[in-house]
Amino acid sequence: MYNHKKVESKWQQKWEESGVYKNYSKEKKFYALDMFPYPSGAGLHVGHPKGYIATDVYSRFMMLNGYSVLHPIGWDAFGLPAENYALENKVHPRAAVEKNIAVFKKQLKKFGFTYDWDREINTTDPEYYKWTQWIFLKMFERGLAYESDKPINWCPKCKTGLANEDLENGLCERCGTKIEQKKMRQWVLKMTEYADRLLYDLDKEKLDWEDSILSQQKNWIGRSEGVEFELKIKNYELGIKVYTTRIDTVFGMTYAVVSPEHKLIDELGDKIENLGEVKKYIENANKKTELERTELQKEKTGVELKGIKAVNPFNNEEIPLFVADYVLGYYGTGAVMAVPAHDERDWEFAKKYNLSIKHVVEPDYNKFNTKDIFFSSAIKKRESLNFKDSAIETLKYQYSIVRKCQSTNVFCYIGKDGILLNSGKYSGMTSEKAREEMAKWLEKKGAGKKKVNYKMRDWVFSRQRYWGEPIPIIHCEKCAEKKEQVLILHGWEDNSKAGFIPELRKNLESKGYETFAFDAPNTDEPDFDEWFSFIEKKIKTHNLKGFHLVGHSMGGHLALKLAEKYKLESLTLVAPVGFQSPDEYFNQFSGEMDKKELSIFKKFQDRKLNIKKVKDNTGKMYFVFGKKDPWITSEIRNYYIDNFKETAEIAVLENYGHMSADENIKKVDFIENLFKVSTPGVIPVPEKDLPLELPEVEGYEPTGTGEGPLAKITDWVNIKCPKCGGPAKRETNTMPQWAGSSWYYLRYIDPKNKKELVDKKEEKEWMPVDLYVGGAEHATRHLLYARFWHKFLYDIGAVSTKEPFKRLVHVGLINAEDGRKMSKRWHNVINPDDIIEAYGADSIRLYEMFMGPFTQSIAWSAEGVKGVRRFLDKVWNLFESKKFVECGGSCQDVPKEIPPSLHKTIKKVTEDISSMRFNTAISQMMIFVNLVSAADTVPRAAMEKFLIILSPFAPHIAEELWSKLGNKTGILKEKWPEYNPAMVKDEIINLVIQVNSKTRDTIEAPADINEEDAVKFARESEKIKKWIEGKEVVKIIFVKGRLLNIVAKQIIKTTI
RNA sequence: GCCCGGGUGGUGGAAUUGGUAGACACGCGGGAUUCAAAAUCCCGUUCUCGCGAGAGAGUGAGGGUUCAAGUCCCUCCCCGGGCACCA
Repeated sequence: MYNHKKVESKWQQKWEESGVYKNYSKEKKFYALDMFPYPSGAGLHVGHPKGYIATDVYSRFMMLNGYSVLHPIGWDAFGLPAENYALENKVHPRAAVEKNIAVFKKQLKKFGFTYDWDREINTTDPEYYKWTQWIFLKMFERGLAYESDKPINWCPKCKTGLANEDLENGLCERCGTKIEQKKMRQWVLKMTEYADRLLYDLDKEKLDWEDSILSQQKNWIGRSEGVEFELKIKNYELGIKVYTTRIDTVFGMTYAVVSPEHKLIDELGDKIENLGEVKKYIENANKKTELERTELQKEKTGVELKGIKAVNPFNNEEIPLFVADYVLGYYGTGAVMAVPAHDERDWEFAKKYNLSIKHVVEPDYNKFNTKDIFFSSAIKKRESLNFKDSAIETLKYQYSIVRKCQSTNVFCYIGKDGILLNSGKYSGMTSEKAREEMAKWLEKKGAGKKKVNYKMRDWVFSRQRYWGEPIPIIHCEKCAEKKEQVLILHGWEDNSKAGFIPELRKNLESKGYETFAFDAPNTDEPDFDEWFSFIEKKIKTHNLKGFHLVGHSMGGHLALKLAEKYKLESLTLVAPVGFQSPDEYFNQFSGEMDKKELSIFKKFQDRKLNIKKVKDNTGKMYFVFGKKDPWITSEIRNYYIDNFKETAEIAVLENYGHMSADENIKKVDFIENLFKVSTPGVIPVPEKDLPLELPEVEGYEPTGTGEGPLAKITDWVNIKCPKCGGPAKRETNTMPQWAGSSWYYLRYIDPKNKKELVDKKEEKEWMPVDLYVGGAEHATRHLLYARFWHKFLYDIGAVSTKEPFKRLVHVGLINAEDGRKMSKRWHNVINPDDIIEAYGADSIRLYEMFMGPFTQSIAWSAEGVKGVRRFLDKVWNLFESKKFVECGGSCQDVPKEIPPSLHKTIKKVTEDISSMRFNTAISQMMIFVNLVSAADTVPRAAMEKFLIILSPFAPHIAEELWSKLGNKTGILKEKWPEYNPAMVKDEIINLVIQVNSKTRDTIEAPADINEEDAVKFARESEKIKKWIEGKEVVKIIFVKGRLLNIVAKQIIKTTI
């Protein structure tokens, strides 16, 4: 009898002692990753480990195939669930988390997984979240983390703001409470800046992800291509921008709508005749929760702005303007053109308020094979719109449906492609063409342009809760009041009034900056030392301290040298010249410069730069280059990119040159943009002070005030400003649960590194993750967030790949036997501990892989577990009872079917593990074992190979039998067996004989039988004779190695 | 409404490029073993008709392409998941 308890604990102990999994010295690598668990209070149920089993099978498979396998595990333990659990059970979240982790760990260890526990990580460990905070600071530096006070989703029960990704049908994903829109200060990550790249890299060519998850993410990002254009307001110098994807229907616009949040209402003020009514409507709309706005979507409401008309730029028609809450403030421009004939929502609204409907696109009938196909769907659509004013039954028979309905103004054709009518010069064009042409026309006129929009919004990143990473930010009032100083340095033969400098100063001063720009001496023959001491004097006389520095060209060089000496708030370099560039670099300008000029140019740059000092002294860094710059060639550019890519934001602009006086002043935009991100008074915690530890606190109940519970700890909150030394306050919001999990896979690679988030060399060695397994519920949250962070880390040079997860497979759920979800509430939870106790870890491993296709949700079956245990017993008994023989080429006593079956099994198991079809791999092993069980004598070598391919699924029993065979080294040290292709092919096959495509007989035949012989055999068969007798054979189809199909027809006897 | 999956015995599910539908397992029926039960082993198990050989039907429904369709095409129904007033 197989004693699983004894065998499993014995080997688990031995494996752990020998560290057999931690073999990282092989040439090829494989990184297998599980979505790390959230250690909840309930412990594991049998559904949780399914994915872990799969990665473990895969990891062992890869180890046996000679790979170094990284297979780590850790804990994702910050966030609301742990905190809510702690609140309910009146314990500290840390204590709860620690206790839960201990339980989870004990449970997981019983499975015999190949985890390297030395790499265990925990997101709540300060040594870990130090780097979560570090990433946040880097984002803040680059303007990707910003404060906003726009309305956000607020959960009144959890008392915290939430990201869009945290909602389910307008309810809080955690507690099911209705979400409110609340205006409050919050931290937001600019995820939309990455929308394009997040979408573009979601490509089957680049990522081996399942279609369902790819499409879910694509939908979430929600890219749409359209046109943004302006509708002028009649009699006023005002306009509203609208966004549409259907500009081809613009001649059908009969009114326009702005959202309740739209600024136009305030701009027009009492020019709106019914302002009171309008304001009342807006007030009511704002009171609605997100849910109410969706629940009430059937009834559209709105109010006309009386006395106000908008003008359609295409035909100068004047149209009424409405405010209505079916238009969303946060998408597009917050205003739309309404075309009731071709948009269902506008159609509903127009019907209700009796607005005119103008039909401008009809279907392209040539595209439909039959009119019936088109009209059946058209009629369906009409039915769904409660179309009652005409008899559908009669319409079904009338192909003149379109014209008829046109005259009654009710037909809607909603298709994206059609032919335009009633559209001026665009009439007769296809929709597609018209969209192109109309966009061109608008662009030419300067009234609009093509625009891409995304549904995805920026990530609301702050939580007004306790149990999360503190956001490492300090608010300083004194710094907020202080004027920021900006010093701008010009270049060779330039001055402070030329180029982009005056425009930049104007822009910055209007934003409250104090700017300085001076004319350097001898700009014809600049001498570095002269310029340097000149500027130092100016810094002293104007008392510049902690200022921003901008330098262009040679001024950029100067700026860098100043940065070695002075503490800078920020450093912006526009096309800076280089440092000690090689002679070849200067020689290439000998055509443009004479000897004297060349020597001035060279001498100015003839010094070294202390890069470390610059980095230490400088806050944010922005480098801007033009790709068409004749002076700053790619070699100079690369010098800066190589040395500063981790600390500086570097932009290389396609169509720009040296960006000096001769270039368009507009180019100042990009420099000015760089200053937008610095909000005065918002001070990052200095990197050296990380981790900013979460302080202990008496009560961590949420306050509901918009401040986190941390606000109550005054001696933590009140702090000296690291910038000015004055009194300042810490940020009291914490990060959301999804922060720590957005980069954890990197930390496993180098979990104890104190200097870096991950060692560069190690990162390059292990990334990307080769196989990532986890639940599909993370498709639009964790996986999106992690990809976003990863791309950011790529941009700052912290990681070497653009995408983190090469192959992603989602694990199907395990439901309870009653078909419901496993839940405490239903009392149907199955604890893996009990299954392991009764049947062993190998049984649960094998069962969960055998129960069905891996990605599919399937109900648990107690009987099923018994079944696979029966299989394991059979394997065990095989090794107890059979006679094992050594045989080289052939053995007489061994049934001849065994070797081919073994090779088929090796082939199938190899292929099926690779494609994650574990269920069929196991069934093939069962077939093999059934065959072997029937024999008395078995070849030892075959059984050894079988144990190796069984071992990824059932490692304990395989290892035990392996050692019982007398092997001294562990089974994981073995090589995965290869199959012999010749053995896999059957020599004798059952050739199927069909008559008129119905199988009537099968004959045993050599696999390579040709058509002629097959027909001969077939004709000899009594069964076949019976079916073709008296018939004429009209055709013979022969599929080699498979079947023969005789097509025979009844002979029709004709009598004359 | 839109976007992804999926629909095969009593159950979980197999089925290469279209080529014997139901592998493997569970359950069930029968038998062996046992004082008996559990466990184990053997046989059977898509449905209908038939003692049987065998015949017919059959992969959600209907239609089509083909010598041949679970597989490809069209229309529709149902189930699961995601999104949802995104202009």
